[in-house]
Amino acid sequence: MAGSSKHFRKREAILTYLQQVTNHPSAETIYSELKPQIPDLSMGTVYRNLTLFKQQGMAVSVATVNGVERFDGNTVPHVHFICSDCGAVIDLHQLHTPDSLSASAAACVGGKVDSCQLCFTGLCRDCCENHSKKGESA
Amino acid sequence: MAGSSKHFRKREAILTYLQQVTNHPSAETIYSELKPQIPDLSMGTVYRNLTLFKQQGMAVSVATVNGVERFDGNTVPHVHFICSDCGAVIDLHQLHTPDSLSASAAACVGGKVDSCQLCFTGLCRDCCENHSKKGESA
DNA sequence: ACGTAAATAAGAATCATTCTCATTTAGGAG
DNA sequence: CTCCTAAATGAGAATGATTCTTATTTACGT
Repeated sequence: MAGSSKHFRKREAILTYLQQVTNHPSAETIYSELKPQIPDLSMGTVYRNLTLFKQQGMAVSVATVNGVERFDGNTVPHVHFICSDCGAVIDLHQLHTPDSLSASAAACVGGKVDSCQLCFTGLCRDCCENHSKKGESA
Repeated sequence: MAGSSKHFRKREAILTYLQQVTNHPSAETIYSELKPQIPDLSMGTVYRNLTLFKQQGMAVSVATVNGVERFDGNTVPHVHFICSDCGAVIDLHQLHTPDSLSASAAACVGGKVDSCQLCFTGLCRDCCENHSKKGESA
């Protein structure tokens, strides 16, 4: 009656974790965070299930930051911001890509548009402040 | 007066190539295409110079497709389309990300916005037609 | 209890990218 | 012209993220 069996349903744990956090973790981060609770978790399982989630549309690949793929369990379309300094990936739920653009894109390509990713790059608030301090003290 | 010396200026050749093509090549593709003309070109030189171009703002990394980074020598902001089937990266010069979005993004993040990438994903015209044919004949 | 198929662990394999180091080149000084 | 120095490069080793392989474990129906 404990709900989950002793050894299984790692898939569920990975998906649940991905849906609860908002920091767009890498496979490595997911592994590190879940490992304490699930000692016999392996990287293979994390990667295998992430690939599965992408195929099934339950998660998306947001971007590749410094050579590492970052995932999002929130499949509602929204805009992202990537800090080029610390690598943080931040949600901008308030912003939306205009539907007119998607329609135009499909028309231009002459094919079929499935999804879109709008990503801003720059310095997040923290890194922006740190840079200012350095500049002042120098 | 021949302009380029016998052994040198591979950097120029790489940049020129990148600026002349519109298919957003990978490092590997650039290497393969230039190798016949420059027999003693090495992958290290391609990667080294691509990194340099990015730092200097003479080229940008457009996306990572199937684990491979794709580059663009056209630094005028524009929208891209990625075919999830054949991996083609296509320019959509006609489309633009509204300036209002960039401003909003900066406001939301509270930091500094340097650039943005708007990328549609789907099937390009060719792959779309091929899929239709398969569907019909099946 | 047995058989089967899905899920997994562990580690090997792959592959894109970066790094190291010796060599080559350009260009200036003597 | 020769020497010197710094930038650019080639070759291949090293790194690191991701995928693959194989044997094992688990769930579940019979």
